[in-house]
Amino acid sequence: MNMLEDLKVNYGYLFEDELMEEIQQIGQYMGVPEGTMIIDIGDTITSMPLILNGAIKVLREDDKGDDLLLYFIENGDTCAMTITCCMGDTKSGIRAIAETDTELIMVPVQKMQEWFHKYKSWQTFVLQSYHTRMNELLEAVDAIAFLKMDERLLKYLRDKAIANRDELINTTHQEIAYDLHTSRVVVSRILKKLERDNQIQLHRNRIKILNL
Amino acid sequence: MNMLEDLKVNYGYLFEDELMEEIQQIGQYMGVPEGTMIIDIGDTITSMPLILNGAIKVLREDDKGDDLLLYFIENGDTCAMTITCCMGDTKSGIRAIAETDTELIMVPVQKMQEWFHKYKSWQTFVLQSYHTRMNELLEAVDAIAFLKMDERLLKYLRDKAIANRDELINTTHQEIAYDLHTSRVVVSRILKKLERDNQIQLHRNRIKILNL
DNA sequence: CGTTCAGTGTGACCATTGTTACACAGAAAC
DNA sequence: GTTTCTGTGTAACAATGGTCACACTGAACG
Repeated sequence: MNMLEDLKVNYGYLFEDELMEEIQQIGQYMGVPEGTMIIDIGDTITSMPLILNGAIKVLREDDKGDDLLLYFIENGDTCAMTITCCMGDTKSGIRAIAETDTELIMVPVQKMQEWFHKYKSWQTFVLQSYHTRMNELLEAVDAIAFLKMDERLLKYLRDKAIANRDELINTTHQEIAYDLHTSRVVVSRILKKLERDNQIQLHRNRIKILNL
Repeated sequence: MNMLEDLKVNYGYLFEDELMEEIQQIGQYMGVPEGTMIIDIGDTITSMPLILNGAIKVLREDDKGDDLLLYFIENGDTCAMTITCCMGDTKSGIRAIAETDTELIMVPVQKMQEWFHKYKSWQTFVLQSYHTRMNELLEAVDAIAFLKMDERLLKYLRDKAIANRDELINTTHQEIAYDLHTSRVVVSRILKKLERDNQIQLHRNRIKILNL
C-alpha cells in the first residue's frame, strides 16, 4: 500500500512501531489536488495533518482579504499552527493551501493529545515541529522586513522550486504577486530584470530558475 | 518575600502547589535593570525565564546587525523561543532585552523537561506559551507587512505604553528608529504628524500617548 | 483562419520611505 | 554666563515600489 510506504519513509525513523501502528489505524488518509484549501483562517481545527508527500503553502491574510505567503511545508512536516490551535482550542490564524498534489494523514485532536502523553517520540516530534515552524516564521519576517522586492522575489522562486522539486515553475506573474502581497506590474518588472541578470528564464506561464 | 508574592500572583492560578514549591526551590531569582540583554542571538539557552514583573522586548537582527522589534512580553509570560531552543538544543534566533527593570525566575533546562512529564499544568503552560508567542509573531508579521510606517509607529507607541504601564514614554526618536528598523528622520517626521493629529504630545526624551 | 482572452512588457506618474544636510533648542558642563 | 552635546525639526532630493494605461503576444476556440 502506498500510504504505508510513504508513512514509513517519512516518519518511520521518528516514531515507535506501536505509534506507527496507531497512526495507520486511526489516521485518515487524504489526497488533495493542487490548489485545495486545507485550512482557512478562522477554521476550528479538529485534526492535525501529517504530510506524506507533496507540499503546502501557508498564508496570512490582511484586513482587506489579501494574502501573504509565510512559508512552504513539505513531507515529513506537520502544521505547527494546527497543534497550537488544537491545544488551545482556538481558531486558525493562517490559511493552508496545497502547493502541489498532496497526500496527508489526518490525526484527530483527541488522539494527538493522548499520544502526547503516551509516546515520547510523538512529543519530541510535536515540539520539534514547533521549533522548525517558529524558525520558518522568523525567516519569513526577515524576508519581509529586510529584503527588497527583487531579493524577496528571487527567494520566493527558489523556495517554490524546492517545494515543488522542480526548477521549472508553472505560475503566472499575478499569482506570484498575490503570494508576495504586491502587484502584477511590479512582479513583471522585476522578473524581467532577473532575466536580464541571467537568474531566470521567462516563458508564458512558466519560469525556469537558473543556478538553483 | 517579594519573589514569592509575585510568583503566586502571576502563576499561582496556573500551577499545582507542588510545582510552585519546586519552582521556588530550584528556580533562580534574577533582577535585571532596564536595558539589560537577557538573551542574545546565537546564545545557547540553559535556562528558561519566568517573568515576575516588568517587561522584555524581543528583537530580530538583520545581516548588517540592525535590530527589528518583534514584540513585548510581560509578567506571567515566558519566552517561547527559549523552550524551542532548550528542547532542540539549538541556538537562540532572537535577542531579548529588558524593557523595564524586570524580575525573573530562571528555571534550568533539565527541570523544565522533567516537569513537562511530571506536571500537567506545566505542560499546558508551555504549550499555551507557544501558542501565544506564535500569534504574537504573526501579529508582528501583520504590522511589518501590512501597515504603513505611521500606523506601525502608532502601534509601537501603544504597545510600548502597555508594556511599561505608562502613557508617558521615555525614549528618543533614534531608539524608536532602531526598534522599527527605519531612520531617525522618518520617525521624527511621522511623530510630528501624529502630534498635529492629536494622537500624541511630544517633548524632549518623552512622548505622551493620547486616547490610549 | 480570425476572434477572443489571459498573460506579459513597458512607459509615465505618484506615494511612501530613506538619505543628506543643516539649523536650532534644551540640558549639562564649564 | 557660554560652550558643548544630544536630541529634534525640516527642506531637498533619491530610491523603491505601487498605480494606470495601453500595446502586444501566444494560446484557445469557434
